[in-house]
Amino acid sequence: MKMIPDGSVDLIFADPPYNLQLGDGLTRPDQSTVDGVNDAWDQFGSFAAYDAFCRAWLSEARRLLKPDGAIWVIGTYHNIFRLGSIIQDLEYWIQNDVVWVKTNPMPNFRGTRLQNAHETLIWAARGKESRPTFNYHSLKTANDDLQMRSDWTFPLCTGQERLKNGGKKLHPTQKPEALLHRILLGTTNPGDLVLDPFFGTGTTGAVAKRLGRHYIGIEREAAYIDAAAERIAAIEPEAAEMVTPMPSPRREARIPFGRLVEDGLLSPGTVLYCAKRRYRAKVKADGSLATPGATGSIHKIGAHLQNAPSCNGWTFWHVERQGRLLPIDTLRQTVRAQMASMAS
Amino acid sequence: MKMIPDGSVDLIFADPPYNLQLGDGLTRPDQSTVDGVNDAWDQFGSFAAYDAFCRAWLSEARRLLKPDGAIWVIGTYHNIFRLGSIIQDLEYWIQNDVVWVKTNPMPNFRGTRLQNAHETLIWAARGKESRPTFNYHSLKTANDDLQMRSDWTFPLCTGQERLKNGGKKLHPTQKPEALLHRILLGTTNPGDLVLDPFFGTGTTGAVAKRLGRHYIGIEREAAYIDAAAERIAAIEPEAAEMVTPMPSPRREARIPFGRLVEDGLLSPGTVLYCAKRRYRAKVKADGSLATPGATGSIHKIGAHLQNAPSCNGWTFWHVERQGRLLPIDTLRQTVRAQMASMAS
DNA sequence: AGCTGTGATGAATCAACGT
DNA sequence: AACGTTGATTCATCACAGC
Repeated sequence: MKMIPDGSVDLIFADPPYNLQLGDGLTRPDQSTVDGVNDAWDQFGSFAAYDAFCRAWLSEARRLLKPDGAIWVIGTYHNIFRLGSIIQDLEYWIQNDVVWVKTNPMPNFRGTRLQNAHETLIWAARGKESRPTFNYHSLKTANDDLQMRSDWTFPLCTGQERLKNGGKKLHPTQKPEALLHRILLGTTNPGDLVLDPFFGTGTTGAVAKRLGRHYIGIEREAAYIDAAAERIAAIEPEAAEMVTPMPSPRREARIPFGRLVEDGLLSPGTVLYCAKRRYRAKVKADGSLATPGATGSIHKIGAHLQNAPSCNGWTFWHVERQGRLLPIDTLRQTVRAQMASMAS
Repeated sequence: MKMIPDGSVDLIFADPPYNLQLGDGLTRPDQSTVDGVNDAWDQFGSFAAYDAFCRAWLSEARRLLKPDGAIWVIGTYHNIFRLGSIIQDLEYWIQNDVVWVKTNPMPNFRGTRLQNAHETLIWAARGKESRPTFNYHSLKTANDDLQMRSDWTFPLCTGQERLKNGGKKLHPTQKPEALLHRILLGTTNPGDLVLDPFFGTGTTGAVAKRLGRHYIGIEREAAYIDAAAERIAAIEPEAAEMVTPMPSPRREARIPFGRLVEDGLLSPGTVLYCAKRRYRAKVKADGSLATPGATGSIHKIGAHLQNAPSCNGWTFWHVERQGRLLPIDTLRQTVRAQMASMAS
């Protein structure tokens, strides 16, 4: 980075080491081993060491940004708070934080925490007075004419897109091109210069080339450099107007049963009945159903009472309203309708 | 907070202010006055003052948590990075960060940035060795039997739930009860003590009372205190049996395998099989399993035969009953049921 | 060609208890 | 405090084999 002159870069995308500090030997319920990130480049002795490292590269990054330049960084709770604080301390000016909601995250295999289903990005201008590029209408058009939100839904980088070496992943943390696509489309113009100081397998370069942006990549590992060069060489630049639109980030809202209780549509203690009132169960505050001898989800309890292998609790269970039985699926549709009307 | 004794609180929920107005007599919790800031140092001064304020209350919060206590904080990109860094510096141990995805966020009217459509929560234990309450099965059941993720979708607090004063909203950032409902259901037990040091209009207290949790609220503004008191007084607590978490298999009474032999549910010499009948072993009178070349516990022999580091023998091994394979875990449940009926 | 079942895998701070 | 034993625990997606 020291070779790059002051004020010469339009945008920086940085995916720095996350400082994960993992234990070893995590196994799945089927006894297979989880291939965690234990590379040497992710080892830092302390928060102080990690902070010093990040302050150094973030400070240098700011030097070489143009006055209206901006930076994106990505991380998880292990490091994103360090990054965000340092960015603020260095007098960058945060525009937004963005959450990448993963459609297919790895589960928490031990049932000890919530499933870690998102990563966080920070978009910051070089300073408070900067006017960074923001293609508001491009993003709005890509989002079915709705203003682009700060939560972005994408799958992990898997399948053909994931670079492999002898059948195994080449890089532990390759980012999806769709993520970079939205970032570069939204916050750079064609011909801009994009810098990625943690280039890895070159996702930033690949997307920049395809979208007609110039790029500089910095990487330490020779194996990654070679793979990135080969990957980018195969990219055919596209005319900006030919770029395929991104899939809509909106998905059909999945409403779990517990949500009806959280929203107050069903209060704890309410009795649910099957259509013929042959079976009954009580709603608990955590969204489980209780019958004498068993407690569980609407599906589990429905199956249990009928002695069936499975059951769709949404259609099986009913709530009494004005003397008549109403399927709880109707309440779910109420929630969906509320969400839709509020969003519009 | 200084009046609350050490190690007396199970959970803290904190929604701290971030739009601190400096220079109008702001004092730190230790009563020292925050220095006025001049223009040149304004930005740095703001962050430094905010950091000092948060370090003070987060430090005090940690003092009064029980050893296995935990804290939730909520914020936006203006303050969440400061909060997260301080939480890590104070040697809390982050469990997850959670994003509250808003179904109906306020638009960005000027079109200069992305729509701010989420807020961030941090869930942290008092320390690395803490074992905070986590009702994994309650959350999983409420989520239609899928592990609860770190992205939570809720609407803003609006409509009847939003406290008003002469038609205008009483508090600028009243949180939805549904959010607190999920937090308290997932990370406290009935009877726990919950502290909210920025009580506002008392959402934490209202949900805590409804769910059978005790609470302490701290608030400076008299108008909020009055509104919160009135609000909470109108709350009717749910029945006790409706607010208990799903039973956890980890808390069930431990039944040693030998107990099945002692109780005559398995006689010595019985052959056990894995689900696919690929492995087999014989039950010995002392409750060990014997295979050619090895003898040991159901877990040890299961791991040994599969060449795995470990194995849950209760689910791995099956006994033949009427030509079909029955998991020995079923026999353990029989013993547990007998114990429960004798105890009652 | 199309369907079905099996196996692999992804930025993960991933256990509790008795001796 | 350290160590060994018991035993609880996974979702979405893709590749590939088999039919």
